[in-house]
Amino acid sequence: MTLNSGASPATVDLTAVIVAMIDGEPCILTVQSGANDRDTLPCGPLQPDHRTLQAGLRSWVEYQTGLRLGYMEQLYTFADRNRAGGDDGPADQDVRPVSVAYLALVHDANPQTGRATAWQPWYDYLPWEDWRTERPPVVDRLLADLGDWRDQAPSAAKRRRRAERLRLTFASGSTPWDEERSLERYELLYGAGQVAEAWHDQGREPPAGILGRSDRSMATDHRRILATAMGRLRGKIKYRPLLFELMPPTFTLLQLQRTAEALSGTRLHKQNFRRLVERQQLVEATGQHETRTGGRPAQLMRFRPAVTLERPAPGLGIKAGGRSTRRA
Amino acid sequence: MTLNSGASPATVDLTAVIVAMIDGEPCILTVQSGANDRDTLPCGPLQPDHRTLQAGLRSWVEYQTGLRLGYMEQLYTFADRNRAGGDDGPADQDVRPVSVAYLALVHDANPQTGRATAWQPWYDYLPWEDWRTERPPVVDRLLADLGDWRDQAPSAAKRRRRAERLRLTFASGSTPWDEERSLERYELLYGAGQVAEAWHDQGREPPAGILGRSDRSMATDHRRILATAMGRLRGKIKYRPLLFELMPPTFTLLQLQRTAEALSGTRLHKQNFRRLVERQQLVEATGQHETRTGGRPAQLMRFRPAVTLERPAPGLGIKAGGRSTRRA
DNA sequence: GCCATTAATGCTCAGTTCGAGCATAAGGAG
DNA sequence: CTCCTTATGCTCGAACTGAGCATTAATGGC
Repeated sequence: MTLNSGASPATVDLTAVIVAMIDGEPCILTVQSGANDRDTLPCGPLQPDHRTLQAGLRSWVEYQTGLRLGYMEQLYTFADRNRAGGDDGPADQDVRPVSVAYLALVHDANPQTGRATAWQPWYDYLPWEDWRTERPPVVDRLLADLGDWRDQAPSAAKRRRRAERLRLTFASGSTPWDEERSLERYELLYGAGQVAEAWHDQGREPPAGILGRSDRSMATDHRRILATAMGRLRGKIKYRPLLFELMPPTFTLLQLQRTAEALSGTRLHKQNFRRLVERQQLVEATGQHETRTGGRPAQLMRFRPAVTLERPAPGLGIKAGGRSTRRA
Repeated sequence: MTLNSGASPATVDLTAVIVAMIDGEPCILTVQSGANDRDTLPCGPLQPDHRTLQAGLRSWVEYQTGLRLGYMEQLYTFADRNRAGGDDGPADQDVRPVSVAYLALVHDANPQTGRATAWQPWYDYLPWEDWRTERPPVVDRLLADLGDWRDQAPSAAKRRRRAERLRLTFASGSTPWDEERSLERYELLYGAGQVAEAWHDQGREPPAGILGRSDRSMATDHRRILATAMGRLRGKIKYRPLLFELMPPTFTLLQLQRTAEALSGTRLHKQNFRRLVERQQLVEATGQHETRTGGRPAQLMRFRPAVTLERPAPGLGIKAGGRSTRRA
């Protein structure tokens, strides 16, 4: 049983979801694609001179956008055959597109980028994910359409299954909103034909009112990759000090909280957030104060890098959402 | 900026870490490789007729071992160029080996498998990971050698960094053992030349006493993949009901606990474990009893599949290890 | 049948964490 | 000076955790 025998050729694309905070909003770096008006994530093929996947991605991003990436982690590898379908032209049947997606975080947030790149708020692409101020209006419309989709299930069993998935991902009934399930939500929407990509992938034109038809859409499966990144990041800030990869060198605790909220798409209790951060000793005071807070000046804090090495799992054990999940 | 332009060809290997409990031990399915005596994980190239990566892996495993896989999740994608190096013969410089690793769990645990496959206890490959009964003896030897490695660092800064990594991964000093860091431990050992693969990858013969030299070793980077799988599984059973993918249809709470312990490589408090499982309502009594317990008969339980759909994040919130992690 | 052994199962208790909110401090705008 | 805004300190009850004691119900010897 040898390895690599009879393998079909494949090309490996590296794709990056690069996140930065700009004016308090989580933004991703996008590249305007030429053909249609849909944005793409920075990406490029793995090349022979790339020592590792990470190195390859770094060099592509630096080449395409001039950006030096900081924190980086692998997200997922996609290789579904239908990826290449859709209206981007006929796919090469012999070469399967394999794409390895990475999540990267940068502090810089220099809004003006070179070439055809731009920072876009990530909620432009996944508007149902932002619950910071209110239940997003689009959710109401979606829930109505998804209700129809559920009722049109071909069998009673499937109807039940759809109902469960709906309840779990979209917080209907007493189930609380779980901000980490962004990928599940996207995939449910895809399966229900509620995002434009679901139609494009079948070579059809999405009907009016479908998400990403007229408003922000993305090429191929890039919005799915974004949803993956969002879920991963939302989960990971709870147990690793990733937030600080997005913060400037010094910041106030409220800025830190706003960043956590912006990423999670939820609201947090201010005093408890401070308690958490302080207990974990993730930050230390610089001695300076920020006076332009609109109220009492706030201490400027800095990340205490030692924690990375000190404790097993540093991070703010945020428990966003999660009303009563107890037994009846 | 087009995708897939100028890509170098790559072959995509699918590799599976297939875990089953056999006689209370976590075992992985291995394939005896022909050339040298090192075991490999079941794997095979992605082929054009595979619709998805998962489907491809399923079909490879079924073909190689006759096993139908149940639960499955993607682990990581490896593509380091040095992968193909070592004493397996010269690597094809033009084709980069990309391997997508999956974790799969099976209930069956039918010890006799077909062909050249065998179930091997996973601690045979990573013996320093089993802390169920005691601090594994091999850890003492490793700590000594790793101490030398630390002291031989080329600079003071690197020495400090090595010391921190050591403390964090190998629980020296007051830092508690963190069973989830299996991959970090493997990589530290690799970097310190304490596993045979580190030497093989440079085309050198490992000196005596190196882990995996005479005892269990694995082909190419399969042991690294195993370490990845172990860490993932150890982490995930804490918040997802994965344990049940490894259990028979009915089981006692102690059996469930032993499985959790076997995977984590740690011990758990019995009464608290029961409390946890019951509070989460993960299982329900079948009404039957297991009498061959050696003591008072135990209720036979079954998994309550409804939970998968009921709550956001079911799973036993196990807190293994973790003595005092508090502030000084 | 009696006893030691082994597990299963029930229960307690103190320390910690969590969610929520009250109260006070310290700036700026008018 | 007063109001508004944010920072920061503190409290309280509910829930959760870690650790251990106590009781129950089998088994194997005798």
